[in-house]
Amino acid sequence: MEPLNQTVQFAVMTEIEFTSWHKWSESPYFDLKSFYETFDGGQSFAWDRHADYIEGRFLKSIFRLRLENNRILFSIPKTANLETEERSLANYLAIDLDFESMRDSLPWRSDSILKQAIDAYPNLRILRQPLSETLLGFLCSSTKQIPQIKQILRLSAESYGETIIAPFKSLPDWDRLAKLEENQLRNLKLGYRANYIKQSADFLKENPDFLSKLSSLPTQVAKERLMQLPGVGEKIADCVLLFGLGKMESFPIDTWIEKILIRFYQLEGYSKKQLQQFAFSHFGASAGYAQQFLFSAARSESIKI
DNA sequence: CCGCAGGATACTG
DNA sequence: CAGTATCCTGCG
Repeated sequence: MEPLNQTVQFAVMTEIEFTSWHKWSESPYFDLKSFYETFDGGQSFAWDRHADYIEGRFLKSIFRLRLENNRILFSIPKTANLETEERSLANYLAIDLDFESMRDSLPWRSDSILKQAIDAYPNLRILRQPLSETLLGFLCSSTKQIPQIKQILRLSAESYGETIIAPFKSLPDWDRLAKLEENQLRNLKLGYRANYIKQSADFLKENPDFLSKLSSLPTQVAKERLMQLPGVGEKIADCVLLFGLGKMESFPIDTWIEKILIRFYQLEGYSKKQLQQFAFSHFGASAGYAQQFLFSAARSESIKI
């Protein structure tokens, strides 16, 4: 027996063919740090880092991305449709939004903390991820660290996803999740979150248009609606609005951001509600973008809490 | 083995 | 309102 050989053979058998690297003329400009942080910095759980590229999937798409001369090159499975995938990448990256002007609209001229954060990740972007997957990801996220959330989602896809191209599987959609028993969900290491997923899946089944209707609503209304779902409080609602619907004014306050705001803006004693109010009045219409700068910078210790 | 982690909720004062 | 126990699991 030669286990090593078997392993190698298995790897070869299951490996699928990817295209060579495509230049992408619409690519936003990225420095390397901002590139990695955008895809694998906490707004998405869909991407894994490899030696010289990142690999990720959303809905039925699989992408490898890397940077060359500050622009994205992409590679997709050879069987995928190039034009379709390119459009879907453009939407995912929200290239219709002008992040440079949003960045310029932030109060960095008078806010040296924010300026430091922006300097650390100048080309950071907010992704516009599929709403259903964003909701699922953040419903899994409470008191979990990113690697654990990724593990839950990986297990969910392996167990109940649909094969995109073997061996790649999508995440299970909400219809599929609604068909699962709570103990099947618990096997995904969801713990008490299993109940949230189960009840949310049932709710979405009863209200099939719920998610698709959200995007046209005013942000505050959409937020209240999202918070009707079990397991969705303010923080998760704001994450879904920001990372799944491109609502840039949404300002998720987790324990990190709470610490950052209190520490750097001298807001001791402020409640979450008051912090939210501060964020809106200080950062303005793109407060969520400011949040991501501060979050990323603090996480990498570019600004020290 | 214990404490805790990028949270929500129900319940208490 | 503000504070707190509880919900699970895996990892350090």
